[in-house]
Amino acid sequence: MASRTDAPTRREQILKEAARLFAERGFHGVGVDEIGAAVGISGPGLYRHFPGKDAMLAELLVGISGQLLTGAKRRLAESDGHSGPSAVLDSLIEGHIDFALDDRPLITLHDRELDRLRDSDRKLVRQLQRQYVELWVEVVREVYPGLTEPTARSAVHSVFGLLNSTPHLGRAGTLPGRGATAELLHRMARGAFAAAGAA
Amino acid sequence: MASRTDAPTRREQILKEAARLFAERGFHGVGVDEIGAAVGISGPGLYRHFPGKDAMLAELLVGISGQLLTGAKRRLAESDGHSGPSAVLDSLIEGHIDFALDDRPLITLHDRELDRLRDSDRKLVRQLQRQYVELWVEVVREVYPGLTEPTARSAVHSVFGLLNSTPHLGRAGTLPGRGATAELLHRMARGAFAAAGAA
DNA sequence: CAGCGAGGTTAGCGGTCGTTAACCTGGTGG
DNA sequence: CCACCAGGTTAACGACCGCTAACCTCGCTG
Repeated sequence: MASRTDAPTRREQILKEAARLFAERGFHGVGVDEIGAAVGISGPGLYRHFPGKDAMLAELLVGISGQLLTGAKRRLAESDGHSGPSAVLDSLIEGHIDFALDDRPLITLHDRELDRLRDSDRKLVRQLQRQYVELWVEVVREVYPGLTEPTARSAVHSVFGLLNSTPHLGRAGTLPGRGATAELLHRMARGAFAAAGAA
Repeated sequence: MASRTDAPTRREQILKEAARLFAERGFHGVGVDEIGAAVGISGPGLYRHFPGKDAMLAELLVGISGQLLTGAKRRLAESDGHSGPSAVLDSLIEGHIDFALDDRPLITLHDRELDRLRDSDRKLVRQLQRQYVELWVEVVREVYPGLTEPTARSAVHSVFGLLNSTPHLGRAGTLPGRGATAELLHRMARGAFAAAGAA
């Protein structure tokens, strides 16, 4: 695996540009020639790196779901015992916000193009997503024991909707800076959970 | 205009099915033959009702934006003077939730396929959306005067993300019933705004 | 009752798109 | 030094898709 300081491989370039284009115009709305052009090669040259257009989307979506889940598990393990469930929830929220702010195109794809996948890939992505959600649900129910499980799950999905709204927050620099935005989203997420928990 | 008790016209059938299909598989992922088949006619028969596939999407998106804005203006006018800004905000939230719960496919399309429109249509939809947002921003700032305008706008977009998460809340009947879901979303939206306003 | 328009049908055209085939080239290891 | 492979190229095929053309058939209406 390439470390963060390595120059991006051609393969990584392709994935990054494909993610941006898919997010902008939809999977079916982007041609392979455009993806190729975005990385300086043309059309069929992509097939030296991927077996097909579908495979790029699959790798992107599996990668997103896996990254989110892995990060959440790590945060859960790191603070286990050392801190209360409320701090763990804060950590989960922080991780999700980092992802939503740093990889907006991926966040967009994540809940938009899932149905374009082959059955096996879609099942894998769904499974990873479900694990991620269940992890949140458990933590949320520890913080707010009054919540039933279905209600907690609905609340978690809704907060994901809130956090994933970043692509709609002024693409350009009119928004109040990354730090302030992250803090605002964090407060709102906690406020939403608190209101859900006050049943 | 057809009253609610009239049988739906062929045109309305087409729009409804097109919205569902566009939401499920994306604008480019649906063929005109499928839309036709969904209403019992086949492919090119649609062109007796619409000049093209683009026109269906345009009418859907303009309709959504217009409906949301009109409803919000009506609610604002109805309770003007009779109630405080907090009650007006509740009314706006209630209206948005009704829409998100009753017309899930349209909510999905609303922030997903905007870029597929012709320039003029896209500008119109964007203008309607912007008016809708500004209307919310004004009300939110009345309820929470500490909020700056950019922060209030970000908060509004984020709450839209929260409310528009309905398509992710278990398509089938596993969710706790429409009324309970609406109430949960309402509480969470208020909680999110309150947390944003406690700067 | 003639005729006409609303609302269908099927056949097919033209363009686009994903993919494959065939070929080229520069660097690298034996 | 030569063979080879990674990573490109262009040409072209086949499928699909939006849309048009041409035609049909009812139900009204003058």
